[in-house]
Amino acid sequence: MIPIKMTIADRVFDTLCTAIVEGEIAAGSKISEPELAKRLEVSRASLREAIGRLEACSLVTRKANIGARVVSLSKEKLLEIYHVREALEGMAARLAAENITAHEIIQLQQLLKRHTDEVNQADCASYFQRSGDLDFHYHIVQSSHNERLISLLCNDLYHLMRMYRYQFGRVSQRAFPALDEHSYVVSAIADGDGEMAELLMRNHIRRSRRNIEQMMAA
Amino acid sequence: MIPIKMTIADRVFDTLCTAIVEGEIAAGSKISEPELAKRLEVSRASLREAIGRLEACSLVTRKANIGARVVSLSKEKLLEIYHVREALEGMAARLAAENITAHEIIQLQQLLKRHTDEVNQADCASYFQRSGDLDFHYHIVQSSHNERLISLLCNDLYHLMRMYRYQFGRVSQRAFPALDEHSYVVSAIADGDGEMAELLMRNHIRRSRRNIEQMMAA
DNA sequence: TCAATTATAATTGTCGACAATACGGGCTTG
DNA sequence: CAAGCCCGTATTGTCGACAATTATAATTGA
Repeated sequence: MIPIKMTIADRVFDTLCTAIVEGEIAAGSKISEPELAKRLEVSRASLREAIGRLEACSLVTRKANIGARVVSLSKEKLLEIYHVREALEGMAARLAAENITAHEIIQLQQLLKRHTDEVNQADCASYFQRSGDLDFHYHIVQSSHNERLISLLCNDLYHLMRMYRYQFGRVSQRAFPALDEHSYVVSAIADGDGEMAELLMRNHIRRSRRNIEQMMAA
Repeated sequence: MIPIKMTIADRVFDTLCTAIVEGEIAAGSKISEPELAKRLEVSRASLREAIGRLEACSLVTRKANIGARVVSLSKEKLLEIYHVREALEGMAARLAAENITAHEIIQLQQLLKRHTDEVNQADCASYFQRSGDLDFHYHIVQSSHNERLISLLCNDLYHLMRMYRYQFGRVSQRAFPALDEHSYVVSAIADGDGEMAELLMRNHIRRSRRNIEQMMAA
């Protein structure tokens, strides 16, 4: 693999993306272009380019002549995302069942096994913390072979989901049942049963959402 | 309503957006920044800002150090979009059934009646041509009251769908059945039956997709 | 003649400066 | 004292120019 040529704006985007996801730049805080440009030692043009892309993946919001703010997190917005995920990833599972390649099935099963081992020997909590869960969903979405679906979930929503997971830092008690649900989805996909795969994936995500609703009701 | 303050980049975006949607700037063609900037009489900075937003709604694709191209249309990509729409608008219909307001129901029913009248007295073809169909879907999505869903469908995918409808210019023979399907969806939403609303909306969109698959198989 | 290479031209990425707009404090006025 | 206006300051939007990269044309050598 040839080292890809990266532009300055690319690097700035990556830097700010992780900084925002990990909360180093606080959610809801205003972004000062002059200050950030000075701190990162880049021109405002490059910084603005990067901010534009952050806006595209919903990590910041901009208003004309006012500026950019890091997106603020809320229970309501998180639940909205879960509704969207239920719809999109359900469809992704259906399409994956129809279009997945033999090689991808093997990779998916290996990923599932690796996750199972991790959860069994380590404590369950660290699984979700280290976004092993996202890896699984990511892989299925890729296997749908629907470029637009992949773009929506893996480019637009991916960072935002990571941000919630990172900052809300829930230690889900659902590690074991979630893994079971994962394995059912994989089975349906391996069987080429799109209808069933979609149903199982939607149920899985809906349970996650309900779990969050409960935990945040407190 | 107060006249909104628009920035130059906003106007350029609107101009280019309609130009691309309507094919005035050919699909697949390269965008020359110096030339366009001169023709629109704006600086390259404003133009690049606009191009960035065009990229965000998938009307152009950019590669580093190479430039931006207007997205190229294809049957495959269109079908991909229909899969995404089936998932997202299905969920939108479900949520609309749960969250729609009484006023929105009335508006929706009036819209449906207006469309029915148009189709009955004018010839059917013009209905879809003038994107009355998109209006209907747009309204339902709004009634879901899920901001992210609304953003995805009405900001990100909306222009692209208009572009396909405009440039592929199919004269659908499905005006009458489509209107029936619309009315069923409205009924389910008015009844507050989310499960049924989603099912009907998904079937509606799936039939549209299959119709396209047939017509483009030629 | 064709392939490879170099040189030239054009395009994109980046920068610093200027113009337009929004923010904050003090003042005026009721 | 509160509300509204005015003005200085800071921030964002816009511009033209330069640097880095890519595309194109010319040249050379086999």
